[in-house]
Amino acid sequence: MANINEVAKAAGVSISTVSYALSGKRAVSPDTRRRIEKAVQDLNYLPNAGARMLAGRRTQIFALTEPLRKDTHAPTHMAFVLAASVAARRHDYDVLLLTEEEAQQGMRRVAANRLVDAILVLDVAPDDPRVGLARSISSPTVFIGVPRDHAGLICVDLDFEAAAARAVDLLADAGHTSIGLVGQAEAAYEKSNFPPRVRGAFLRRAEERDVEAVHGTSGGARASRTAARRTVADMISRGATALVLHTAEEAHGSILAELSERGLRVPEDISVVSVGASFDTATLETPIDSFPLDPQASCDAAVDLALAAVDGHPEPAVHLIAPRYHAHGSIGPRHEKAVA
Amino acid sequence: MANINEVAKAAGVSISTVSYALSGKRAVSPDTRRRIEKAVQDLNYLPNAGARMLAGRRTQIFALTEPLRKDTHAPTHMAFVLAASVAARRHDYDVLLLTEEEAQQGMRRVAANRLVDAILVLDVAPDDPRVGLARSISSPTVFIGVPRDHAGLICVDLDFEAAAARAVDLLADAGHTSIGLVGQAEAAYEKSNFPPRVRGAFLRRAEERDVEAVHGTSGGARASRTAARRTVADMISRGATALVLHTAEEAHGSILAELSERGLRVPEDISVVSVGASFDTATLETPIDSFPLDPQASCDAAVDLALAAVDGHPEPAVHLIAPRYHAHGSIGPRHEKAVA
DNA sequence: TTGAAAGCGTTACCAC
DNA sequence: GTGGTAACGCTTTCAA
Repeated sequence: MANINEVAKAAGVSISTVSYALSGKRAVSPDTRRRIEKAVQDLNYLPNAGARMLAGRRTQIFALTEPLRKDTHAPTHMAFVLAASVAARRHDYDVLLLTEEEAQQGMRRVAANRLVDAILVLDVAPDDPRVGLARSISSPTVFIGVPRDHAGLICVDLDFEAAAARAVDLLADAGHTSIGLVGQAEAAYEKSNFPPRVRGAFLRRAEERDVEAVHGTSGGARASRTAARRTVADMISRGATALVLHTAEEAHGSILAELSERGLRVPEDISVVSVGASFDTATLETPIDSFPLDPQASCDAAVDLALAAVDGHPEPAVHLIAPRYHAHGSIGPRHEKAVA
Repeated sequence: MANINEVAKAAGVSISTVSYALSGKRAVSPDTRRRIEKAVQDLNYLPNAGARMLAGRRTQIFALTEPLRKDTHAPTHMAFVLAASVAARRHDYDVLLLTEEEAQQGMRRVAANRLVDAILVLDVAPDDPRVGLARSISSPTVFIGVPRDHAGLICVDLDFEAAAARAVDLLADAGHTSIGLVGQAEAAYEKSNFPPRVRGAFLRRAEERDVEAVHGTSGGARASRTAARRTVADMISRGATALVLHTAEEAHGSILAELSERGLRVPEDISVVSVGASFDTATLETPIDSFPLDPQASCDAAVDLALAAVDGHPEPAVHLIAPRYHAHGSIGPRHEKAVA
C-alpha cells in the first residue's frame, strides 16, 4: 500500500515529479524517470483510485447499463459486455455494471456522484426510457443501438440496413427473384431496435431490385424449433429460392435441418445468407455467408466516442458501422428445384 | 454538482453535521436533520464517490471476476452476474467487472489500487489460478464455487453433494433400485468445480442405499441434441427406472422428448429429478422435480461474507447452501414398464 | 527539469 | 447536539 510519498522518497524526488513521470504530462529526465520507475517496481506502487478520482478530473470508469430483459439472448449479450470491457481496458478504463431497474436509478446515481466518466448503454429498445435520462444527466452517454428518438444522442451500431440491403443485392445479382427473410420472434420487432431496421431495409431493397420478398418470423432461442422450420417451409412452397436469415444460432440450425430434410442443398438448390449473427456461421453444419454482428467493432467505436465526449468533444449522431461480408459459399445461382 | 459545503450552507449547519446526518453515524436533532434533508433534495446532492473513497475506508465497490470461458453457459452465468449485482446493491455496493485474462491482472490491480473493497469470484475452476492470487492480495476475496484447494479461502456454493444425495434418497425411497445420472459434457468434469461433486455424491449415496447407479454424460447447450438422448436410451436399456438430471435446459428438453417418444410417462413409467438446474423446471413440457441452483442465495451469502471480511471478520470456510426441493410430481413408485 | 503547495470533497477525530 | 479541522493521496498550477 505504498503511496506516492514513499515512491518520491525512494526515488529522491518530489511527489509532483513522480506524478508527472507516471502520467507523462511533463518531461522528466531519463535518469530521474529510471529512478522513479525502479521505486515504483520495488514498492509495487499503484496510484490510489479514490485520490485520482478526486484530484484528477477523471475516474477511469465507464458505467455499462444493461436492462437484462427476460428475452435477452444471453450469449449475444455476454459478447457485448465482454467486448465493452475489452475496449474500455484498452484505454485504461474499468467497467461498472448497472443492471435491471437499477439501470435507470443507477445511471442517475453514478452521474451525480461522479463515479464514472461516461455511460455505455446496451440492449437499446426503440422507446428506451434511458433516452430521456441520458438527456437529463451530466455524464456523456453512448448508446450501442439506435432508439427511435435519437436526436442529439451519441449512438453506435452495425449498419443493419446496409447489411440487409447488401444481402438482397448479392442474391438478386445471383439471379434470385424470390427471397425470404426469416426474422426474429414477433415480439423482438417491438422490444428491440434493430429487427425492424433489417426487415425494413430488406423489403425496400427487394422492391428496388424488383425481387419478390416475404418476411416471416421465427421463435427465439427458447422457442420450439418448429417455428423457424414452418416459416421456411412456407417460403419455399411460395417459390423462394433464397433465404436471408436474421435469427439466433439455434434457429439457423433448425432452418438448415429443414432444408436438408427436404433434400435441398446449399447453395445448389437454395441460397442462404445470414445478417447480424453474433456467432460464427462458418461452424454451422453448412457454413453460411454472413454479414455478422461485430460486438467488438461496435464497442470499440462506442468507447472512442465516449472518450471524445469526456474530452469535451461529443459527437451526437448515429454512427453506423459498415457491415463486413464473410463468404462461405452458401450463395449460388438460382435453380428451379426449390420451386418445385 | 452540489457539494457538501453548499448543502451545509443551505441547511445552516456545518459540513460535519451534514456528513453525520447522511451516514447516521452520529445523532442529529430531528429539526436539523429535516433541514439537511431538504437541502439535499433541493440541491440534488450525492456525496462525491472519489472523495468518499479517499476519506472513508470503503469504496462501496466489489469487483466481480469472470473468466468467460468459451464453454461457459451464458444464461446461467448471466443469472449469477445479475444476482451478484442485486445482492451488492442491497448493501449500497456497485459491481465492477473484471473479465478474461484481465481477471487475473485486474484482481491484482484493483486490490493494489484500492478501487474495490472486496472481490467476488465467479465460474470457479477446480484448479483456478485465482486461488493463488487471492492468497497474495490484500482485498478480501469470496469464491462462488469451490476450488480443489480451498484452504483458508472464503467459498460459497450450493451444497451439490446434499442435493445429489437427497435426489437419490427420494428415488430410493420410492422403490427405485436402478438410477441413472445424466450429467454434463465430459469436459465439464475437469473445467468446472461442481459436476464432479454431483457425480461423486450420487454414486456414493447410491451405494449406501444399495441402488444400482450409472453415470452418463450429455452434451452441453451447443452439443448435438442426440448425446443426451443416447445416454438416456442406454440407461433405460440397462434397467434404469429413474433418472437424475444434471444438465443444461436444452438437454432436459431432449431427454423428455426421448422418454416421450419411447412412450414412457413421467412419473408413471419413469421418475425424473433435476439437480442444480439454473432454470425453472416447472415450465418444461413435463414439469420436473428439482433441487435448483439458486444464484441469488449464493450471491447473497457471498456478499454477506464479503462485507464481514471488509469489516475485519473474514470467515474462511466452505459455506454450503442447503438445497431446496421443488416438487412437481415427477417422482413416482417404481414400475416395470421402463425395464421392458 | 524540478519542487512547493493549493486544492479536490469527503470522513472522523477532537472540542465545546 | 454541533462545529472546526486534520487527514486521505493524488493532480496541477505557480515558481524557480
